[in-house]
Amino acid sequence: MKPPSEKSAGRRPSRPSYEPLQPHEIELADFFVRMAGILGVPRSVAEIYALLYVSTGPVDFDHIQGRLGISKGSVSQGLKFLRDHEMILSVKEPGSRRERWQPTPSLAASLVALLRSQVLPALEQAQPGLQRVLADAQARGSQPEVIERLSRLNRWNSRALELAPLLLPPPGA
Amino acid sequence: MKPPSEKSAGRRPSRPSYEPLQPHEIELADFFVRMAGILGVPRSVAEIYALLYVSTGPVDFDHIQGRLGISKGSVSQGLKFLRDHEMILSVKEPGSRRERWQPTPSLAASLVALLRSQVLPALEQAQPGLQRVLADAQARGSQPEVIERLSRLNRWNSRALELAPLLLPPPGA
DNA sequence: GCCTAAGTTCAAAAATTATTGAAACTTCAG
DNA sequence: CTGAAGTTTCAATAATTTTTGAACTTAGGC
Repeated sequence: MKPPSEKSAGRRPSRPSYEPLQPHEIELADFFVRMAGILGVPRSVAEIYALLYVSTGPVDFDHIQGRLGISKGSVSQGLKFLRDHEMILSVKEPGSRRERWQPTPSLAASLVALLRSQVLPALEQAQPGLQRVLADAQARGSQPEVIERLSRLNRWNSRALELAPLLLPPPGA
Repeated sequence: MKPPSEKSAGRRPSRPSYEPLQPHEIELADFFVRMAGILGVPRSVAEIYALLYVSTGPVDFDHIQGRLGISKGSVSQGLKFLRDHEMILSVKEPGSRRERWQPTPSLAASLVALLRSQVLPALEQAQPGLQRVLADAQARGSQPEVIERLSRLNRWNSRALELAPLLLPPPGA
């Protein structure tokens, strides 16, 4: 149900109208939005990913904006996020500056990368602090139970940090 | 630097003043706050847990409120959250209505439970929708690549649902 | 080299989420 | 029973996060 005329043939469509998401597309988007929410990824980002995910070929900037009905800024920021986390790839058209986007082959890899990027920095930054907290508790002769808790926390943190690189090698592998 | 007098001996302390968190406690709280943030758990909840975690014995409502400097409402809601997710346990004093709280023995188990409670419902609710999306795509003869993606998503969802109960049995085991 | 399509930036507005605190409820010690 | 300690509730407010859009930058076609 597109607005009447498209000003005849291939004329520059001054405001090409895009179809809103179809029910089946909405359903998928909802799923991604929910999952993303758990990791604190904003709705618009999840929607963009969902759109690329159900789309048959690569999708360009204006289509994303048009079909999702969101602002240029959101599209730009959303694509940046997805790019930074290596969740999407771009294909350049031959005689045009325009980029067209599609999801990275493995969603699994994308998710792991995303998790890493959130959890790792926290673990790394915490390392020295946690050790200090433990040392402190020992120094002041806290209850053995508390010492035990804090030790376990330290061990976990260390093991997580050792395991992390195996889970998915940092950029470049 | 506590407000001058405590009205001498063991008199009912009309507004007992609590020490603010010590540096080592703050350090630990920061760690928990950050980790909690990844899962979208609010700061105040993480702080409460951290306080119980470094404390030598069980801690009561008023101490939590006093030491963290947060409102009654926040403490109540925070404890509710932690209780609901089985991350803390209460010990009742003999001749008093007051409850005192301490962390559940296994933080690991707590975390798994927390994750479950967020992810599982999403997976469950998504199940039928995802199947419909796939069926739809097949019906309309979408690109094989898209079909493949959607199939994989469905398979994952199913496997995750199968695995979930093994990861940690639902309330009662 | 220009000029404009394509995309980015970022301050302000909107939307969402967390916290507060006063009132209401509950439970038990007396 | 009754009173008040102990806790919960929830509407209002505060804090945070997301989205918008207009001004700006950049790249590349001509």
